[in-house]
Amino acid sequence: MEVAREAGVHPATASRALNPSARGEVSPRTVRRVVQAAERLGYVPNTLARGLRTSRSFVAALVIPDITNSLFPPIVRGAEQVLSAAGFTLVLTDTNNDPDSERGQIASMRAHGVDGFIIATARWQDSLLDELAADGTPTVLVNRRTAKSDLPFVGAEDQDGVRLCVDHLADLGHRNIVHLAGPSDTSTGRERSSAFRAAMRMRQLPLRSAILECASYSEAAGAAGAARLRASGRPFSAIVAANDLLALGAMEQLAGSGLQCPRDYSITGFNDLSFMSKLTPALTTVRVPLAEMGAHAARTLLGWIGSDGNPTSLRVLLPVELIIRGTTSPH
Amino acid sequence: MEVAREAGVHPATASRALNPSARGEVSPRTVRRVVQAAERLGYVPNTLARGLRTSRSFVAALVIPDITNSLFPPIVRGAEQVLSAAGFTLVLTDTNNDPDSERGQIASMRAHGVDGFIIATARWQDSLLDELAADGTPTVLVNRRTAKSDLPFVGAEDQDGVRLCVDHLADLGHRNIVHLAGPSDTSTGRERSSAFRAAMRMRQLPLRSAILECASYSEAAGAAGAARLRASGRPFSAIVAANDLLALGAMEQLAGSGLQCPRDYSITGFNDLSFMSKLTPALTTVRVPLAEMGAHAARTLLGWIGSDGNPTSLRVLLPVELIIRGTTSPH
DNA sequence: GTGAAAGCGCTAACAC
DNA sequence: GTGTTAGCGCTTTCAC
Repeated sequence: MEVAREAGVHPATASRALNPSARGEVSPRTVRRVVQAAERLGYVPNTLARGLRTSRSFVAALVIPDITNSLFPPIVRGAEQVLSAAGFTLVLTDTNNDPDSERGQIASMRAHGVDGFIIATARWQDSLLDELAADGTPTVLVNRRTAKSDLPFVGAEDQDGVRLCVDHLADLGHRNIVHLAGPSDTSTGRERSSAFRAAMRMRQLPLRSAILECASYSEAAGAAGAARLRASGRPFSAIVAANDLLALGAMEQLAGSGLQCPRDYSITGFNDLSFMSKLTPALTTVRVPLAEMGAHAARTLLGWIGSDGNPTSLRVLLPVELIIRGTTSPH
Repeated sequence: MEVAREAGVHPATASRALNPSARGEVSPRTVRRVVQAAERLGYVPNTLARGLRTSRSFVAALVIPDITNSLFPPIVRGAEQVLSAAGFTLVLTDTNNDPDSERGQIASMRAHGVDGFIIATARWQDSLLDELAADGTPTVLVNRRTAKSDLPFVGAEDQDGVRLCVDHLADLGHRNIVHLAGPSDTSTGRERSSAFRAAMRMRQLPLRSAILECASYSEAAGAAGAARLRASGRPFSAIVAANDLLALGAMEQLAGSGLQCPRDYSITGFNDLSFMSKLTPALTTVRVPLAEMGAHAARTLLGWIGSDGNPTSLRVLLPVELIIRGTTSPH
């Protein structure tokens, strides 16, 4: 070790002096000498070598399905800030919504010795995550979770969000409310749709053929869902979409057959992606604290890694807020 | 090495058999035996150890100012796909627009032994990048570059883009065109504004007080720029904004004083962020192939890393396209 | 409080 | 074509 020679001490001593948790074992004088030598030399410890020795890399991986989906950048940002403040490096993996590529990338991350994972791609049945859970790799789920809830999860109060939407529409006088549901292989899809059912029942509103599942969370899927809705002849005056993209796709599709929002129907989204307030009419939607979710997931992961033991919290749901804008109006 | 024992060979032999570029030095029979043993054991090479030995980590870092700015996710995605296809891992660093944090993070990445950098945060004068260039760290600039162009750069034909805007507006009959310029500490700000000047001269349009520099590429800065424009009393019927966010901020500000677009003035943006087509009126803007820029930057970096020598191309500008939508109309 | 010695998992140089 | 040896840079016993 370069610094050791410069300070005239043994490498082991230099290592101790430079390592906050072993600094106590070294005399203050020596610490000072070593630290000064390190500064003089602009010494930067080699994290690879340290990791090889300690099997701790101070790297955390964040796995997301598609960074160009505006849902994820705030999550990434929240996580990044917490991690880098804690001296951790963030490795970002975009799986492109492909489970195979996800498998490979996670394997590669593990080979790189990452200390833990934050996963935003969980499917309802997810064998890969079951494996990670089984072998104790520190892993935190964010936004979506699996059916087996053996991994800590940071999400939002989706149930509240959907209830807020239904109540808002019902208060506006809507009775024929339908739900464009998210895919049933995601926890958000399942939970939002069961919350919809519950909220409708609570307001004693009709549920018959009121839920249409969409194949994915995309505008195209929203458009397809709206097309099916039209084709079914099912009367409706309001739509609760499981997310903003579905709402956008539905609006575009319905506009194609002459239905204008909010003139002919009302609609709500979910997530409050950026620019949703800039649309005309602006989208009424549920604001989800995405950055805080990312940050909280990162904190949970750090807690797990730090404790060398088990995760602290097993489920955290952050509060949401209904943002009322132009796409909902009295019936 | 675990696999070596299982296959009954020396660790070094196993290493050779597993390493594509050294496989030729081993007999096919042995290769087969080792590969099978590796599969049986689910062997995953330890990248840290390999990196420590070879000082190649197969990790590339991408440094961006703010992932929540929609400009960057497509770049990230493009880069990620090329890198992961080449067996590289992407480390993402969000500097939060803070040069100090950027310094620290880059230092930390180097300690982690990353093989190279893709940098999207270049300022016109950027001492950090000068240092990276000086000590030969493989580094590729994307989107923005520095004044000293000693690092390879992948950008867009900004000059073309601005000229397209000016020509389009001039063809529509506008004569009093002003430019909301980007900050002069970015190459894009400088180049777009000099392109504006050139294009205006070409069309023999008046340049006097036609350029207003904005403090940053944000909606707030665009609004401030528009406010200054109003206050100046300078007549204008069209605005060429240096990017979409500036255009949005300006539109909002001008709407506040009763000026509607395109009724009272025309405006163009730059980048064609997602959702720009969904606004009302939809924004006329210059589409930049962001994902391809990211991908190309990644390829350039891989080329440099692979060649062990110098970078291949020093400057690549990708073609842009004017997307004409509702914010521009005849005068 | 500090030094000595060993080793994390891998691969490059050198033997044979 | 394969085994031997050494060492990447660090940390962690174990002595003293």
